[in-house]
Amino acid sequence: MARHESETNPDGIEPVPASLSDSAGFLLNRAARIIREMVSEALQPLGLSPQEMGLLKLLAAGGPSTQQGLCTKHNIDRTTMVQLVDGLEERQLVIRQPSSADRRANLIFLTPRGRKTLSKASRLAQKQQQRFLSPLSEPEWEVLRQHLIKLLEYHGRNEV
Amino acid sequence: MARHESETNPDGIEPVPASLSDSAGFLLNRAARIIREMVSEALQPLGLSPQEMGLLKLLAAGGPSTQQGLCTKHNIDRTTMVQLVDGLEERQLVIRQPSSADRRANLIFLTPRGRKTLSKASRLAQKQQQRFLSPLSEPEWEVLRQHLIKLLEYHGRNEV
DNA sequence: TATTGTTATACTCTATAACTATA
DNA sequence: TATAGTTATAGAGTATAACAATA
Repeated sequence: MARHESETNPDGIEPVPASLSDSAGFLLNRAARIIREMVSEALQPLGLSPQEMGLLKLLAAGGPSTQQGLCTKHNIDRTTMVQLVDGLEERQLVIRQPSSADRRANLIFLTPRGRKTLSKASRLAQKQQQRFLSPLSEPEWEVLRQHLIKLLEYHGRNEV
Repeated sequence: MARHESETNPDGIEPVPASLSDSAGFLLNRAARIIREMVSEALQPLGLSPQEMGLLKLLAAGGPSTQQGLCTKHNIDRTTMVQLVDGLEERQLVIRQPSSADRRANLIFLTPRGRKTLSKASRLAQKQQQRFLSPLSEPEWEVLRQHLIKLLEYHGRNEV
């Protein structure tokens, strides 16, 4: 398989250039971009971004949380969280409520509308994920999933 | 393992929230971001971005190519390619040369300096990739790699 | 008419620095 | 002094629209 990569590629299609097929960065970034765009497009009718859906999911599963708490789970910066929550609150999918325990902090609650939007979004995203994963068998996806989780857990616990 | 996700997580660490651990988008985007940032940081002394390194690799492996040809391989837009090549040409890592066969097109050549920079960059990136992949065994990475390639080939060939 | 490259512009996702109000 | 949230600003990576030169 040492075929030389040439700009005169007969079929003109070269989804994975051999010179980059060993690069974890290339493969992961390209795959991430494809699924992100597929989900993003499917969510457009709801006016929801993939990140926003993720945040709603965290709230639905974990219950109300401070912005800082959501930052830790979602692994994004405080300032990014402000913008995410701003957008969701404008559309009344979540509400901010000052915490009585710590008056610096906002507790973020999912609204009924947020819950309904999330359930629609989840179905749409699920469908896209199935399409994205369609070249893999069920066990293959499970292996991929476990390997990704292993990577994230390792790099989440250490500033390696 | 149906432990409820709570904002009062005892250890305070939650690299992969259960509510998102089934999401291909979440897992891939997070993993992609980690490796991208690791490589990006390692390449900083060379003043090279991961994308730029990728482009140099394509040129080193495939020989001179038009900008349009590089777009196809790298899977990015024409206008993005202009900016990428602009940056690399400024630092004399590549040169543009009008194609004699098609005078609309530029052939992009890797310069000797580009080749030298690429070889330094490759070593640095390789080291980071090893750190990134360290929680996986060699065969595990190979499986991950093959699954990612399968996904990219499928979605590269079809506008699914 | 279609394609290659270019420019101007803008969008998404994300962060840094400096601020306010609590703790 | 440290932390939660906020604001203004900026950066990386990428794209769309309109255009010139050439095919």
